[in-house]
Formats: sequence, C-alpha cells, structure tokens
Amino acid sequence: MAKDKKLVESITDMELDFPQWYTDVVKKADLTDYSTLKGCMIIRPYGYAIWELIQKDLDRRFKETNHENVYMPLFIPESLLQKEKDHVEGFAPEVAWVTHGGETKLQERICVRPTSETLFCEHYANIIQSYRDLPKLYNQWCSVVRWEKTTRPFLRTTEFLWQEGHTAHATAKEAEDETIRMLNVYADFCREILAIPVIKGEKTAKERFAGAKATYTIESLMHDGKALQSGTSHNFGDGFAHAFDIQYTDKDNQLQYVHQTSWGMTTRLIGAIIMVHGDNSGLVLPPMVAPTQVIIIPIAQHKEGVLEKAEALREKLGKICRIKLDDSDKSAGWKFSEYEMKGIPLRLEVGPKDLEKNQAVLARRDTGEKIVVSLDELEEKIPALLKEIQDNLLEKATERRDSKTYTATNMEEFEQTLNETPGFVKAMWCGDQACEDAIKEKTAATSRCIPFEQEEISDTCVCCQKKAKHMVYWGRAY
RNA sequence: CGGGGUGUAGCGUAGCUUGGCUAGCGCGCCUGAUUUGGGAUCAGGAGGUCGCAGGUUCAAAUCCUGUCACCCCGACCA
Repeated sequence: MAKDKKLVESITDMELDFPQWYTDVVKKADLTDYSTLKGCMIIRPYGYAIWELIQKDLDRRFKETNHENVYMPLFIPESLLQKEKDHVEGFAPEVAWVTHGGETKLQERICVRPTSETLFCEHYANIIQSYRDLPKLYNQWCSVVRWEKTTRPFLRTTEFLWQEGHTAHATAKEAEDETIRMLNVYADFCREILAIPVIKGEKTAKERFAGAKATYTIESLMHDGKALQSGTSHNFGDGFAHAFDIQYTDKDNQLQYVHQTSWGMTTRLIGAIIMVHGDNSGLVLPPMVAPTQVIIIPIAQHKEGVLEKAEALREKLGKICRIKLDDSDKSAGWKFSEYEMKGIPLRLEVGPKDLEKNQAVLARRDTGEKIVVSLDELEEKIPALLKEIQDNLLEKATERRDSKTYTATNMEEFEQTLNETPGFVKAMWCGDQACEDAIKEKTAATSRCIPFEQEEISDTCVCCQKKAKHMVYWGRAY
C-alpha cells in the first residue's frame, strides 16, 4: 500500500484545510469534547492518558534534577498580583476575577491564577531566611485560567493543565544555570519522548515573559509551517525578589536578594504531537506517549480458537508493552480505521489463516507497512518495532522541519518565502524592536527565538540593513 | 475586541427565499439473522421544547425584534 494513501475517510485532508484537519483529528481520535462554556475543553480518557504519560516522564525528570512538588492556591488576591508591575500588566488583560463569595461582594477582587509567580514569591519570602534555605526547587502540577479571546482544543483554551517550576537561588549564576538546565530538560523530553525536534534559544525583549529578565524557549514547527512555542524557561534575576522582599542572610551575615526562575509546559504539547506527527488518516502517536502501543484485532473472531489465541497474546505481550484487544463485534475494517485515527503505533492482526501457520500480521501506523511475524518472535519483534517507529517519527519530523527552514537577507525575500513556503525563516536582526515590529506588520511573522546555535546569514539586519547583532528564527506562530 | 458563519434527535444535515398535511434524510443507537484479512448486509425498532424569549398571524422551524451559545479568520497569548 502506498505510504501516503488515505486510510480513513471523514478526516479532512490537511492540504485542503489544515485547521479543519486538526479539529477532525482531535474529534475522531476521541481526545476532547467541548463543554458548554467557551474555551473550556473536556479532556476525554484517551487524551488524558496521553497527558498522564507526558506528566509521568516529565515528573521523573524534575525529580532527577532535585525538584519537589508542591500545591499552591487557585486564588490570588488582587493586591498580591499587583506587586510586580510588569507582571500584572502582562497578565491583567486575561485574568478571570472572582468578585463575590456567595451573595456577598468581596472587599477585594480575587483572581483565578493565570500563573503562580506571585504565590510562590509570597511563600518564599516567608520561608527563606538563610543561605542554608537555598536553593528552593519547587514545581507544581495544576491548571491555570487565561481569558483568551479565541480558543482551540489543546492549543489555546481558557483553562489548561500544565506544570510550573519555580525556584529560588542564592546567586545570579545559579539562577541562570537552572533556567538553562530546565530548558534542556524540556528539549530532551520533546526529542526523546515526543519525537519532536526543537530549536532552543532566547526570546527577544518584546516576546519576553512579563517580569522576566530573560526568557528561553523551545520552538517546534508544525506540518503547516507554523511555529509552536512548546515550552519556556524564565530567569527573573532578582526583580521579583525586590518586589516581594525575598531576602536571605549570606555567610558573611549580609542581607541578599534571591534570584529566581520559572518554567512551564502545558497540554499544548498534545497539540504539538498532533500537528507534528499526524497525517490524513488521523493521529500518529510516538510509542513513548501512546496509551496503547499495540492493538490486537482478531479476524473472524467467531471462528474456533481465534479469540482465545488473541486473549492469550494480550496476556503474554502485556508484560512488554501497553497492549489492548478489541473483541467487540464491530467489523475488522471498522477497527482498523478506528485505531488508525487514534494513532496507535502497531496493529496486531490474528486470524484463522494465521493460526494455521503459527503467525500474526503486524501493521505499522507510521509507514502502513505490514509484516508477517511468527507468534514465537513477537516478544522480540514488538519492542524493536516500537523503537523503530519512535526513531522514524523523530527523523521524519526533523527532515520536515529542516526542509521548511529558509533564510532571507532582505524583506522581499522574507515575505515571499513566508507566503509561498510557510516555515521558519532564519534572518539577521539588528536588535532594534522597531524592526521586529515592522516585520510583524509586514509579514505577520514574529521572532520565535535567538537560537543558541548562531549562524552568519549576512552582515546586515534583514529589515533596516544596519549592522546585524543576531541571527533570529522568525515564523508565523500558533 | 474586530470580521465571517452556524444553532432542527447523540452527530451531520434537508426544509427557511415564497408561513400551511404527521418536520424529511444519512450516520450512530437498540433487537434479530447472516457476516468478519480495510469503516458489512438485511429486517424491525426507539429517539424532536426546530438554541432561548418576545412579537406578527387563523396558522411560525420558516417572517420580525431581542438574546444566548458555539465554530472559523484576524489582533492578544502557553
């Protein structure tokens, strides 16, 4: 079968209408449902299982780097939110306010957390006195609320699930090291678990987090050539510490301000998985985050011995992978389509003809390839194939990303490239926000990041042609 | 917040322009039989405050007014 052949009708081709394709996949793969309130999505069991796998691996990485989980309140009094000026200005337009408790109007408005810097800061001010109390390496898993104007499942929702790390350190260097360390944790996670290659770099001042001294980001590229900010890590310096008066006594009995960081990743990652690996037949899940890695489809299951064998295989193979058996009375063809839409990496077909020959058929979701395997070799073959699929997805995503990455040395080239071949554009920049604004005005592209790995595309700024300071990744973003 | 669109059974829709018989169809769902290697077939069955509130009319899914919600595209943001 041709690799690109569409296996399932009822999912719009991504080439025809990418947003519709995305919505179709989310819906047909049973990831979410809409609730009655705009922007508030219901994450269904299959979607939530993916999130749980993401959480589990990330949480392990956080703990390996000595972080502890905590839980902060959902509510923040307005006065607390306002302590850091840039921060409140950045978030005020999109916070949800609680004005009443029961029927009683509150003296002070309370906001539903859009992020928890202020809460962590207040707490840190209380618990940090000595250099012996540092560093504080905290993380919390929770949801936050941002009153977004337009919403889309996973990519932008009013409430979303995430983790937010918040740390406090004795020195500026320690804080900077932590910021970069966690960015690397994110990048490694994306590559190893989600099979998504990312560009690591620093955000420009314009794109920086409200209240941060420096914001670092990992940027990934979707099938349609649009960029997705997939995780951020911020160095706050001692700005919040001054606003919240977080001081400690150092070894020399001198009062010092702490240096802080925060970093976060969200359920948006599921949107990234969909848009990086998905195809016209639906979702394609990297085995590492597939709630079900192998689906067993019995063929002619009413026939003698088929179901028994399928069940025995499920039992045996359940020890080496996440496996399910669909013994419902739907037709085999229906099941094929169903699990392709759901992106399950491997399908194991077992029918009467196979049983006669002591074999089964394995079908790969990523390539469509069907492989006949002896029943005795499944325990070796399945893990090997899952690994191969995981590697292949990363390789394909990397190739696609690279083939959609262009360079430009002047605005005509820049604009033409983005219009004709959407993707990342690498171009030099003078460092002046006026040029950044002009580029956005003209091309709808924003600076994605100043990558750590710099290249010398040309000497002059793509926009004003003055002397260039940085090579920047630009793109239209979600 | 601007522009566009849509609300009729669980989902997708026809009907609306030009008001009129029991609101039609497909998918899904339930029962039974035959099926099962790429979304099976046949037979029977259940399921509707036509988003909501007013108004016009002998008569409203259809016309008018208001309202609510959702979707898409922008601007803002993870």
